[in-house]
Amino acid sequence: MTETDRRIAVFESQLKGAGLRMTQQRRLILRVLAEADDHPDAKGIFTRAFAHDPTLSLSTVYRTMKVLESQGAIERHAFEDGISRYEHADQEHHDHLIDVDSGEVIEFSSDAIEELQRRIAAELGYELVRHRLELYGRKKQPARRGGRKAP
Amino acid sequence: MTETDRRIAVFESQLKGAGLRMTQQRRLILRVLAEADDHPDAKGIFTRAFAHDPTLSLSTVYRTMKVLESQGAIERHAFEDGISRYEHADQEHHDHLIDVDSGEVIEFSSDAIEELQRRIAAELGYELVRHRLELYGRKKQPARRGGRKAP
DNA sequence: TTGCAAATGATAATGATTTTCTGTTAGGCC
DNA sequence: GGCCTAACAGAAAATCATTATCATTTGCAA
Repeated sequence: MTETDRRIAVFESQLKGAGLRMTQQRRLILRVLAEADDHPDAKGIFTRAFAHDPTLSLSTVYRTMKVLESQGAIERHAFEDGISRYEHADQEHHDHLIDVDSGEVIEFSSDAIEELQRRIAAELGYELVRHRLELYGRKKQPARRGGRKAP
Repeated sequence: MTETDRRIAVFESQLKGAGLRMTQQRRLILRVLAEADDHPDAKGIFTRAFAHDPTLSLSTVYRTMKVLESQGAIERHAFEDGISRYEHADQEHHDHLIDVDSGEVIEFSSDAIEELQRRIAAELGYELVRHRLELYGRKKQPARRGGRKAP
């Protein structure tokens, strides 16, 4: 049984427990997500899934994303363009660095920053519930002799 | 001359420098923003400004926000609901803590966290261009005898 | 297998934001 | 002071992601 199959099985029992059903569409979308190593948006997920089942509709993708999110199976992020992007959730917490030139999303995590955030919230009299941290950066050229970009 | 007037004057000369004009509407919107101590969205700004000039239209607010932003006079933020909120920009950089219960937005800044972010980006081979940090928290009760909320 | 709640697909609706269209105005120039 | 015209303004239509509606289909438990 592949990792993807295991995830789908786990989710199916989660659904059952919530009185919801496992359908072909949900299975397919879940598979697409489990196999994605990026952060696709609804349309991206739809496109990939549609290739396997041309009867699928975009509404179903949106609806399914909501179910998946409410079950904690996926995480939703909205970076600067405001569009929701998704990734499966059974992984360690992490934040994102977005390459401002290419749009590439890099995951990272830092205990130090987590701790610091908690402390800052505490100083303000708050208990940290969650946070959103996005770094926007530009790839550094490895240091070379002289100035920028040799032809 | 009030602080608000000073801000408006500064902005007027900025506009001039960019070949743009100072209009009644821009003056009004700028005044509303300068006097706001919260983070209103376009509709909120429109509502407040409309009270002073019922001929103002929402499109003008949106257009003006874009001009103001391009001139660096305001900053735009989009918290979890995805709606753009604005605040005037002539202040120190800061991040936001959002009270998950009340929606209240608290500003804070931390050199430590700025530095840490820069270092994390650097470790990933990136130069930090900007970042977005939002903490979502719940107000801590001052410690009392016993458990939560006494009736 | 049958019944029915839940889910789906197609499509319309929503809501924030942007663009288009067309008429108005500021402000330098004569 | 009056003209000219690019920049403006307001109204309304267009966009775009997302959500709601509704008639039809489908899991799935009895």
